[in-house]
Amino acid sequence: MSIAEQQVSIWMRPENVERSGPGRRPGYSRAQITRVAVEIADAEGIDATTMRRIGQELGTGAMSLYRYVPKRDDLIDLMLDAVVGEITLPEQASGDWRTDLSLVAHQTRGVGLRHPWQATLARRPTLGPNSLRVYDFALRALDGFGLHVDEMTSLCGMVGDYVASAVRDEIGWLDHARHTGMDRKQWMAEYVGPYVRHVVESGEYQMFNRTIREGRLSHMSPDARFQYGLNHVLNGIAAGLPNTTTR
Amino acid sequence: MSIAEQQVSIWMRPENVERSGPGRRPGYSRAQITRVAVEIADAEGIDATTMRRIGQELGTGAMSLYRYVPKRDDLIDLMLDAVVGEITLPEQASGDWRTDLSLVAHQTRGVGLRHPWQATLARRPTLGPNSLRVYDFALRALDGFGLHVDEMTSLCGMVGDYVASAVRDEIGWLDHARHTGMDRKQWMAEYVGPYVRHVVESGEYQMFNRTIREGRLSHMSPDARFQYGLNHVLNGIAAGLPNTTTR
DNA sequence: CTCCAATCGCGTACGTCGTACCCGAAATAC
DNA sequence: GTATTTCGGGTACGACGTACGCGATTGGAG
Repeated sequence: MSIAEQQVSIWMRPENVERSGPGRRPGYSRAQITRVAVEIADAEGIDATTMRRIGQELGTGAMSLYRYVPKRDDLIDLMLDAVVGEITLPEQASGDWRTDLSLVAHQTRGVGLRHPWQATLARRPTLGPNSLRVYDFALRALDGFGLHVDEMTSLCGMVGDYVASAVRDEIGWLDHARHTGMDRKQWMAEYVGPYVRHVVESGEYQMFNRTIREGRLSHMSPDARFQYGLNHVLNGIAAGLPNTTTR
Repeated sequence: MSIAEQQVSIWMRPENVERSGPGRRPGYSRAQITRVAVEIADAEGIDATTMRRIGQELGTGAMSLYRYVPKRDDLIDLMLDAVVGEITLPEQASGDWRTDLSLVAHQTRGVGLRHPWQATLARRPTLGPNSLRVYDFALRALDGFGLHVDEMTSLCGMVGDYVASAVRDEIGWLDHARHTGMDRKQWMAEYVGPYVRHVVESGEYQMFNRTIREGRLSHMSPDARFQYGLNHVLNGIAAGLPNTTTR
């Protein structure tokens, strides 16, 4: 056994499947453990998704899981890629980059809202098969304009960054609600409300004050707010394309 | 004492300063604790920044800190705003929005690189005084074009999202290095390298493969890579301004 | 100066976590 | 049957955040 083997990406360590020879056969699987972990995280948050709790849900102990997953962090990588697997994309791109990138953006947002725990786990880009599939589809939307692949990467990144950030904002208060037990109205009224009022009344931060007073974004529906920001990003991408009227 | 008092934002709970009356005088301060915590996090990572460790550095116990900070999460809020305080901005905007936003972007990146732990702590936007000051400056850069404040918010958000994401990518391997002890070369060669090679050789993910084969971004210097992406974002913002040639 | 009330410093302790270690149970090949 | 290999999971260890409580310190009132 090499030294590096213990420190290699989870995607390079497939679970031992269909072994031949002596020895007991595994009673669980990575996919099963991952699915249960996602269910717990959806219902109770990522902090409640402990090895003991997952084991309990499977009717076993915490240590049994380590036959399938090297470390908890690796399990989280599996969870992150698993939920991206919910994204359904057409076989072929539509031919309209705006349609294609909007599709990816909205589907990614859907994943984020269904699994709010994943938004706070911003880390290195996931390299799992599902994530690669979505990433590839997004890049393909910008293919055919004669752009260098680095430009496509940059432009696609703008969409990805926006979606991640928008989803984080959208569900940010949810995590807090889980910890404190207050709902959004309470959160606005009791947690940040008085402080924001205090800041506004202080008179510093002129633009922040205008945001609070004149801004309509926070009064829009979440869907409309997301679309509003996405339109700006897509307009920005259009500026990077050679000729958006043709093709 | 109201029920909500324990659950209010740290920014609404200033430390008791210059109290008159009986009672021992505090031997430490929020600023001091925050500074020590940032030093530890810089040197050893956020996971090493435990209450016990901070106390040890101050020559005291863990529980003493709770006289100054309600919870560890609140201390992290203080740390996040404290490092933003390193950003120095001119009193007046330059008048060129591109210059001003570039300045904010580069300074924010600098903070991220000097304090790599803060990149992984993506949460609700920090509302501390330093963060508000930078946010206000960025918004002011887009004032005077006749844009609605919501449009300025959206466009500024694009810069903020890009910087956060770029910094995260840039230092992402650092956190991993701290845990595994491998440097960047080892990381590329042993951790993801074999897997990426495996993925490329599989032949799926055509665009991902082109990124690996034709992409020059990962071979550029970090500075150049950051600037490359930033230029695309700024070009995108220019598309949202009414007339970029004048003014 | 004496005494009281308020506040700070912080030791102890509890419940929780990830996971290293280890051994008995189970499954297969011969 | 027996040897060999793998799985299941109990026990245990060293962290963590932090609730609780008490002695030490301080300023003001008498």
